[in-house]
Amino acid sequence: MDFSAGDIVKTIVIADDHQIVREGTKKIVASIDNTSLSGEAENGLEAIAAVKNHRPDLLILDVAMPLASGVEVFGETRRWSPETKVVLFTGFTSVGLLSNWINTGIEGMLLKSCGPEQIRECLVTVLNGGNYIAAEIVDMLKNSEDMSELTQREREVMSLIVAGNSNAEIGEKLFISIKTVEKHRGSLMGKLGVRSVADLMVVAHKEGWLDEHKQL
Amino acid sequence: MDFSAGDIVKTIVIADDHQIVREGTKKIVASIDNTSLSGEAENGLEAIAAVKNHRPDLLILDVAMPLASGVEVFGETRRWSPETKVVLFTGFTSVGLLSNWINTGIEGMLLKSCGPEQIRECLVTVLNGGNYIAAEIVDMLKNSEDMSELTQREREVMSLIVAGNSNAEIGEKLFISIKTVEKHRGSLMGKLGVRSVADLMVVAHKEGWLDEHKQL
DNA sequence: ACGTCTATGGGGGTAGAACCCCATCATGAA
DNA sequence: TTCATGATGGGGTTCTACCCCCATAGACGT
Repeated sequence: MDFSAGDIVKTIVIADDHQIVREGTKKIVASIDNTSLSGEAENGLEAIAAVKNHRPDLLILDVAMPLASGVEVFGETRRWSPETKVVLFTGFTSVGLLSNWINTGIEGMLLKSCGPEQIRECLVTVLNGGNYIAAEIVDMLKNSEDMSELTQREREVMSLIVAGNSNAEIGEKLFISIKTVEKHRGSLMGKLGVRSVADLMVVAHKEGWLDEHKQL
Repeated sequence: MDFSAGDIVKTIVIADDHQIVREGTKKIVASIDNTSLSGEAENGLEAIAAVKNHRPDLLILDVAMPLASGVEVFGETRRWSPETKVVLFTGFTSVGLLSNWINTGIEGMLLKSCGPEQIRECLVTVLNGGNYIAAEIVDMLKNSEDMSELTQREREVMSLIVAGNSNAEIGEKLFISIKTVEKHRGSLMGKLGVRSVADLMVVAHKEGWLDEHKQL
């Protein structure tokens, strides 16, 4: 537990709209030496305000909150308090969402299903200047490399297949011929290694395309 | 806040393998007058032991824990402490799982995404002798009535479709002819009001057939 | 006994999906 | 300039799903 510069107390802000999670997280933070909870927020706007007011060393950020999304809070944090490290804390396990966050340069990423030891390890690592992506998240992203092989057009066709459209309907919607739809369709399913629409839907599910509800 | 018999303190056990949830839930329980936390458990076996030892008035039970599932804990609770009320507390939102629990006679059901006020209301209601199913869960179950129309055979065929099998493959696996597969297939898709495998997969997703990971 | 439902299965036909071949054009990188 | 890739699209064929008709047998309730 060795934050640089000796006994300086590191400040932490917790942003999550669920009190259950905030309370549980506070307990874990309290177990880390030389840290202090300087604020908490239950929605996106409060989170932005807390970051502006406290300029914390660390922000624990829920992905989706009312009034401003995790992405927005993250952007404002970078603008108003660029020294603040950010740890994403998400109940979502969709690969698409997680891989988007990887590219933001965020310092840490955790699933809410991670155990307290792991959460503590992540927080300490990030406060010590390192990065920490939960192993579970790393594994999930590895399984998503095939998706990144798809061209933009193939993704569009896939999303319309997933939405239940026939090839003819897809052609109408994209203003292309059925032959072209068949082409893209065959190509994307080959890249993803699937032979049926059912299998394709499982891939879409893993990418979070079927999710419409939030998990804690 | 009027538990019968005046100032008797009601005892509560919390069983959840995630410390975050246990800590957050403890805070809510602490906010309810005349209740006392008599134990907590982080896996199924501990939960069973806690119920046996404490005979609590209320058990807050996570659906899936290591070493013994929620179903098993529930059964043991009914056996060793039949006076104990049980509130299910789940991060899963799959309709199939929730509808199964409805039939157990459980006293309360909550999603972990429910707000603290709602959680408190549920706990108080159950401690007062009533039942409480979160409105979100009630809504979800209403949308699942079509599924209950399916015959056993239709479900079997559906599960094999969902798994990506062709009609021929399904026939082989169930030792029936393709004609029969087609018959069941057309029938189940008609009952569910879907015209494509993609649409069918969305139904399967809502039933929890695609889920293989636990949400907090 | 009769009616309903479920499970089973056949014949026949058609539309759509899947897949093979071929091709052109535009863009970007080497 | 050449090459590779992506987007587009045609011809042709086979296979599968879907849908219509028909039917039998068994179980269950009235």
